[in-house]
Amino acid sequence: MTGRSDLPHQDVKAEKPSGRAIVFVIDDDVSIRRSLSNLFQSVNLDVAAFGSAQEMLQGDLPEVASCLVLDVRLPGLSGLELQTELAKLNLHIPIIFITGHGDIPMSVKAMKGGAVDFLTKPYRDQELLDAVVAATERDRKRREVEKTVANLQSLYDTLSSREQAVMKLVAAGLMNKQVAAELELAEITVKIYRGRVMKKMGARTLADLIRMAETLGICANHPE
Amino acid sequence: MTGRSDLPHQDVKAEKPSGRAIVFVIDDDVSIRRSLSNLFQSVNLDVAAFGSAQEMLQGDLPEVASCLVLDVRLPGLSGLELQTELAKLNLHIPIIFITGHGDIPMSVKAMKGGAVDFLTKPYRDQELLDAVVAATERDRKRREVEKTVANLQSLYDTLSSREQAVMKLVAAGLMNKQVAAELELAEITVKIYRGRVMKKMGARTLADLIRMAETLGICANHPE
DNA sequence: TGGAGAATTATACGAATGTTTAGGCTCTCT
DNA sequence: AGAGAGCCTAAACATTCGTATAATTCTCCA
Repeated sequence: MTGRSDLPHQDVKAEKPSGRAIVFVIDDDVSIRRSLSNLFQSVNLDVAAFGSAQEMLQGDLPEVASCLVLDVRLPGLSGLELQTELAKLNLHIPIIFITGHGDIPMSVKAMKGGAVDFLTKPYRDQELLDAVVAATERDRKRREVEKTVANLQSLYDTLSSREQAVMKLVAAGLMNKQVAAELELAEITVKIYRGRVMKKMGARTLADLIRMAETLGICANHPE
Repeated sequence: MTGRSDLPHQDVKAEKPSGRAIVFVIDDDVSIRRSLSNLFQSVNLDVAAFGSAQEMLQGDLPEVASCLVLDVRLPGLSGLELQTELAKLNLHIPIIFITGHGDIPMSVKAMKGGAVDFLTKPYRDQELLDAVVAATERDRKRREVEKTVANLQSLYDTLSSREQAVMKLVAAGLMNKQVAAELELAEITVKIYRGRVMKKMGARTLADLIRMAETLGICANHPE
């Protein structure tokens, strides 16, 4: 009964540039879950509500921008523990904490852990909504850059090991001649690989390639 | 009497790689100022103590890594107001708040504003020292990158407007021929400028130059 | 065993790049 | 007016880059 709540099938297009977003709500109190769901749905946000952190961890995160609204005090895994757990799993969903009986160290720990906000009851609905908007926006941006990097990485993965090596050295600024010496190849071979690298990576200019190497964190290790 | 406290002239070299650091302490209670100063000096940190935010704002910030330890509650400008003020002035000194009578919204606001920590009395000295170490380390890193950027910027400023234009377009990946067309120059002229740019910027390879343009945030505006 | 397909090299040529030498032009400062 | 500085171009040359064609070697697989 605490599963994913019915998503409104009205298909209302969001007026924001952020597109659709999902708000995950975790609270052990059914009535709070319901009222939060109503609040978010009233502003055209999709909602998925859970009664405990474990329930939420079993499902998988959606491909859309999302955020997490949860009470610090939860049965089983506490809110802060969930935050730690998600960080360990490398899940960077922005979190908004709500609490009735929190204290300052708790809020500081949450904020240090990257929480978007830490609201104390009673709070105004608008406060929560503002935080949710900020959180989903942050998530959207994060997903954007992550997607860009992932796309580049998948291209990079299609390169043969030789091609990757050439790309590293070229991006480091070495001339074909030097790359050839480093890899103990003929210069012409380097040229061939270099051309293939440009094509496979979709780089139209050397500047493109260098920037790609930059965002991929590729730097040539100078072993000697 | 609340001016810069005597710096210990023992000239003890810090064992950390961070080198010397200064801790600014702001508190209206003299005895607290003194005890905090003692605490920090006991671990070889330089200290400058003030009785109010205004006093501190009048002086100027040092060139070394530093951080700010202050009570939220201060005469005149409050701690949070000082944080806002410093942000407006583009002074990014890391702040550690200490409070006896704080609340959660206050701590959340402080943390949202970039504070390193928000400690409640009573706190353990070690907690505060840990926070100070983290803060100065953060400041040191920030200064490092800022210095790098400033150095690059000063080099860039020595370029003539033509040379800057050429650098932008070259960094964008255009060929000499295209740069020449864009700027309505002869290709040979672009070559000359390009060479001068490389020399003036201290770039040994095109990759270097592109990375410099990257960190300077230079991107060619395509007006047409 | 034959062949498909890589990895690698060679030759050759056209295009792009970098530097040097030499000059002309305009503006400013003295 | 003259000197200097910055801006612009030209010719010539050497170097580097990019690509096409062809050949070699090797592995893997049917």
